[in-house]
Amino acid sequence: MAGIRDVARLAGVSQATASRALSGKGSVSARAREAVTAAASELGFVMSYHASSLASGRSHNIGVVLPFVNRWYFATLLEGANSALMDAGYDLTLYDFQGDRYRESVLGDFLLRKRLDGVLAVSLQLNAHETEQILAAGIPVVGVGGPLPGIPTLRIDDVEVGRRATNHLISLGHSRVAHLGGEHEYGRNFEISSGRRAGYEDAMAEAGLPLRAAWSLISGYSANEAYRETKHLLADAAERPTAIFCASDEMAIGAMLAARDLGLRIPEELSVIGVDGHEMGEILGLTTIDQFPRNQGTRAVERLLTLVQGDGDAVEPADELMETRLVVRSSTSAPRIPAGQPGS
Amino acid sequence: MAGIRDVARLAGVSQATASRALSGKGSVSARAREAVTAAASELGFVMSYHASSLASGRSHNIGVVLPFVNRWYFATLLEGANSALMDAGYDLTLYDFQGDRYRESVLGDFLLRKRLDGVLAVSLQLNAHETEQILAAGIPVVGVGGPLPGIPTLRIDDVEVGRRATNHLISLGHSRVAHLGGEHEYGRNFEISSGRRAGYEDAMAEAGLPLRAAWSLISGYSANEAYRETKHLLADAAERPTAIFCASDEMAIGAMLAARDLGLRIPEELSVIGVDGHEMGEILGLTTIDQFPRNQGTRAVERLLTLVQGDGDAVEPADELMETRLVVRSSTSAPRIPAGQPGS
DNA sequence: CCAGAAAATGGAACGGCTTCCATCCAGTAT
DNA sequence: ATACTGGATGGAAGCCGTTCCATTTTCTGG
Repeated sequence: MAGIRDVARLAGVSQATASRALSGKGSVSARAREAVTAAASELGFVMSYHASSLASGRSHNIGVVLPFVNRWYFATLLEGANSALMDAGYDLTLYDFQGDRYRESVLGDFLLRKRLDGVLAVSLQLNAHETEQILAAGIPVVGVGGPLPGIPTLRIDDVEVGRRATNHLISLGHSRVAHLGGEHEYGRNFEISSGRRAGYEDAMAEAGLPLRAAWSLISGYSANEAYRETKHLLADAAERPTAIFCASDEMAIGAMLAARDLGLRIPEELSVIGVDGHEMGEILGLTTIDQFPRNQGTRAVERLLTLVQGDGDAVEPADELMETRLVVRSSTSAPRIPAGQPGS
Repeated sequence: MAGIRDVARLAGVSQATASRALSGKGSVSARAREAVTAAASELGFVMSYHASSLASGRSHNIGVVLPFVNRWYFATLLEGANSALMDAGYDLTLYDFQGDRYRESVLGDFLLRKRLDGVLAVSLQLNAHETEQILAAGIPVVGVGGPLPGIPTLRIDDVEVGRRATNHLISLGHSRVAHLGGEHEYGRNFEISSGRRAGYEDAMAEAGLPLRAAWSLISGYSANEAYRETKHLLADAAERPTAIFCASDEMAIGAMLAARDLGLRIPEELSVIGVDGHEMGEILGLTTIDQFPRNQGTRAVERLLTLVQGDGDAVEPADELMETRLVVRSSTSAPRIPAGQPGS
């Protein structure tokens, strides 16, 4: 296996010049550069990643930490991040907490091995100790979703999202509006779930509408869990809401299926709105607040890379608010409760 | 930042002994080991990943190559692989082709940087040149899905899967059975799609049933694409099949939604069966051939790690057939075509 | 044509750990 | 007690680029 030494020898230059020519840093004459390039390709030279990293301290490797690869939002954000990283020539090391199963080992061991140039932390909330630990490693970190104190973050205004979704329903004429929120475990998703819930409650209060405890549910973010909760919610016809705001599209999908299985027509008997912009929303006719997760992934990487490559004196705004968009489809409409059903 | 030198000095042993004590390789007395461990934790020593890799040639890092992170099957397989790798103390570097967008750069650049101990190639078909290239890098590779010549592979019997799914429908009394197959692009998924299609055709032929060109469709693996194809397929009532075998659960979901949107009841007017074991199948009542993708991921990692860690003389069987299971739910039943519809 | 600045280049010192090899020592068999 | 064996240990040579620094070459302007 040819090393840079061999390349230098064949090109008739020093190892130092060969290194400069190949990395593009430092000044090298055109003639030398060509000689080196030619020698390298002739020998089929591939630079040793480890040697290069050891010597330069840079690994061209970004860690992405997220709670689930298996949820659409995260997978899509990951895809965006992956794109941006590939384009920049970086590798992506994936750390999937799988709930909280690997939280400790990731935070405690993996992230500290000094093998990453930067970390993207998605929907992750750190306690003081963890924040300190990760910052002590001296690695640039960018967060997505939920403020991480001391760390630049990309997020959407979850309160506003909740308010907007709820207001959409209210403006259609609904007064019996339920909310199916995501569970907010300590250290994960907390701000997101509670923000959207707060938006819901705000909007209801502003419209002078009652908040019923029975209409305020919590479930996991998956369609299956939401399905179960929704079936429960809709079981009692007398207490049935006419609209439901779900904290994610996957939950909304579960809710729609539950409603259909109970024989309720959407949107006539139940309006459903979600959040995310799930690709299946299109064929389901799901009204949603799109948050463009793919775009969040690429944007987060952009910011992270400026930190990684930056001179350190680039003063970035600590927080960046990402765009969302209400996409109205056929899962929401004015309430049209069939005869025989109780009115509001 | 403390180095192993400092640890050794504090523990009163040589650097060599400290290294052995920390890595567990070579023989070290209990006393020395304890001294080193204590010194290490006192200094908050974290080993330099790059230095270690450079010296040992081992990176404790596995690359996972797949065509989409964003499809349920792949995300779930990835989750399984991630689990197994975390448990073994390995990092996971993700290479998402995103269709074919990054195929070349992954295969040409990223994989060759000698920074991986092994590669897991999922649903990937390599041409001779690519195979040669990747094997020349001297990295152990394990494939999942579709045979890769010269590379140990994990797969399911796709022909058998197609046959079993189709026979399930036939045994329920269907004779008008359509197949919605995945697109098989060169280099990706080829064997999978064509295997399942072959199984379908076999089963139909064995049962003496006609194969109509109009009932043999191709679509992308996503629900959205399948939705469109299925709507097309079902548009003409006279030519309508009574059952449809979809090459993936996501496609089956699209098909179910298309049928519902056309006012067709499932399973009365259309039976649907998929492949994968998608978690949403439960709430959709989707009959499927479960292939336990999470398990495939962990098993693939197991095999890969034995190759990576192995003495090289472990003769593994080149191919391993993974288990599948028919899960019957409510999306399939005997055909019960309502009055007014044309019979078979 | 020359001083001075900028560009190009080579030597060599790292970066931080692993591992080969030689040495030493305690335990065991004779 | 002696020879032998295998465990424990330290010295030092890598692993393979990057980059600092000093030196040489080339270019610019006066």
